[in-house]
Amino acid sequence: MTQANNVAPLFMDIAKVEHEHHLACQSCALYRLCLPLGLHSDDLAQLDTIIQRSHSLSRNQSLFDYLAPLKSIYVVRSGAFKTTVAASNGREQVTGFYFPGEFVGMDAIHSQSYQSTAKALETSSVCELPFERLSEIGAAMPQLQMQMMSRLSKELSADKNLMLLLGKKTAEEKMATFLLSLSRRFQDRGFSATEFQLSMSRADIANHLGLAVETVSRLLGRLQDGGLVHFEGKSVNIKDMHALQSLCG
Amino acid sequence: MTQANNVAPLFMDIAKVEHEHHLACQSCALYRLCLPLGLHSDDLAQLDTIIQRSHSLSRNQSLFDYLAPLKSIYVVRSGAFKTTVAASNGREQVTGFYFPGEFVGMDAIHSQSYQSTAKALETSSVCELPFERLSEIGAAMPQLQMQMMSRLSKELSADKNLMLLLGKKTAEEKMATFLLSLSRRFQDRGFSATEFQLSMSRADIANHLGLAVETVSRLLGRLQDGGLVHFEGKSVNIKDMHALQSLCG
DNA sequence: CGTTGACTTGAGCAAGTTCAACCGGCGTGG
DNA sequence: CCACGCCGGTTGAACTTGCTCAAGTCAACG
Repeated sequence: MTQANNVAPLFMDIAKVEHEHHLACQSCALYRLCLPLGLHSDDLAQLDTIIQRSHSLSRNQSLFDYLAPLKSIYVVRSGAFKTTVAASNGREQVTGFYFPGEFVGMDAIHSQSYQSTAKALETSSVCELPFERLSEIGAAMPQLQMQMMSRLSKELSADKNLMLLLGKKTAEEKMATFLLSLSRRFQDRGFSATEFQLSMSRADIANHLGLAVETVSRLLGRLQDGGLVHFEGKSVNIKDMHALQSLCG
Repeated sequence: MTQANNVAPLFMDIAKVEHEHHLACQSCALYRLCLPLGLHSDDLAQLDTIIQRSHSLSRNQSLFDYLAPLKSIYVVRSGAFKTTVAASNGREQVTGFYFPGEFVGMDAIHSQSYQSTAKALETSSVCELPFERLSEIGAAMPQLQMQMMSRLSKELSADKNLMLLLGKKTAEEKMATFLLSLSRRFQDRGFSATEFQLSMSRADIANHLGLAVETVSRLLGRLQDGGLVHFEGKSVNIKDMHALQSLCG
């Protein structure tokens, strides 16, 4: 919690510089993936005025907590997040992982309070979109509203597929599907589709896929023995993408 | 498929009458639950002009199919629907059930094609909102856009809870949670929270909850033996709501 | 009255969990 | 500097939940 201080300053400075120099969405590396896509430059300028870029978090710090009143929608800027929902008895489900350019907190719009908890998996930063102000300027920017809806819709589709995974797939199919999903998302972000880091713990993966940690461990071992992938701690190297696809069920 | 004809005419007539008489959203029994809530009367009038109310389906008829291009968003008017997503090997997951006043097809917005298949569980009708026109008039109606987002957000939250159910709950907890979820939704619609019909088959319930049909059957039997609920074919009577809640996990 | 489809019931089985031990890296404090 | 405890991960063996398969009931229907 309080150890955030040893990493925060660096990020704070970057954010500050960007803000002072009006380094805005247009100059952001994530521009093509992000919200402003398709906006006219004057609309974009207006959007820029309400975006707060100063928000940085350290590992395990929460971006928002379950039932906290909706303040902002967030876009991951760097790092990674997980969201969880908890059952009354304390068990909890990791409902999603979020990478740069992805939106977090959209499930709060309806009830005006976050319906999940979001935690940083590593040192991470976000762009903060104050919802109140977003609504205000959105009223005059149908493309912006449409972008938001499109994002919501995209997450909805992803969730349906996750339901398919959780309800109908075997442990091995789950694991293969998960790895490929990560691969695709990294590729979309301009990174390698075959080599990347698993920023989340085995426990988080297991929880997310509805498995036990031990099962994940064994499965990863088995995939590695089969020569499909190579693991080295948190880094993954996919050796046989095609074989992996055929395991997805 | 073709047997739709023996029930369709009745509904067609009703729809026609309503359209001719300009019986619009305001006079709809679902008004308080539905999209137009919070719109000004002139906006509502405009919305009314694009809504098509003539769409009626018989049992098992599909409202839209996986990967069909997005044409419209639908609001259930009467009856009930299920949506499914299929894995490449043919297995499929029932991702949701939809009752009057609920939206179907919103997962198509992002990709502009439906990402699931929607089928009527019984003779049903929908209000059809042509998406193109909805976008057009929505551009000038921020409240309408916000309503849509709110709906998307609500479904998102529901899906996260379903992920919790699928990933972390025992068979009994799943069943109890499911029954209570139905109960609440019927109550919201002004029906009894304790007595209602299960419009879906045991197979659909089982699939939706990630269980085998047999397990559902046993579970329902067990709940009935315990005096928590009473079943008579498709109708349910919840005897001990509180006990059921305590089983939800 | 035989057929069909939806549901129930019983018995054995398997996938994945649980429990327990173990390993290695890392930060802390003696 | 090393011992210690802790955390994340891996491995092995026993166990349990819910599945599979098979048979049987029941109601609707031609």
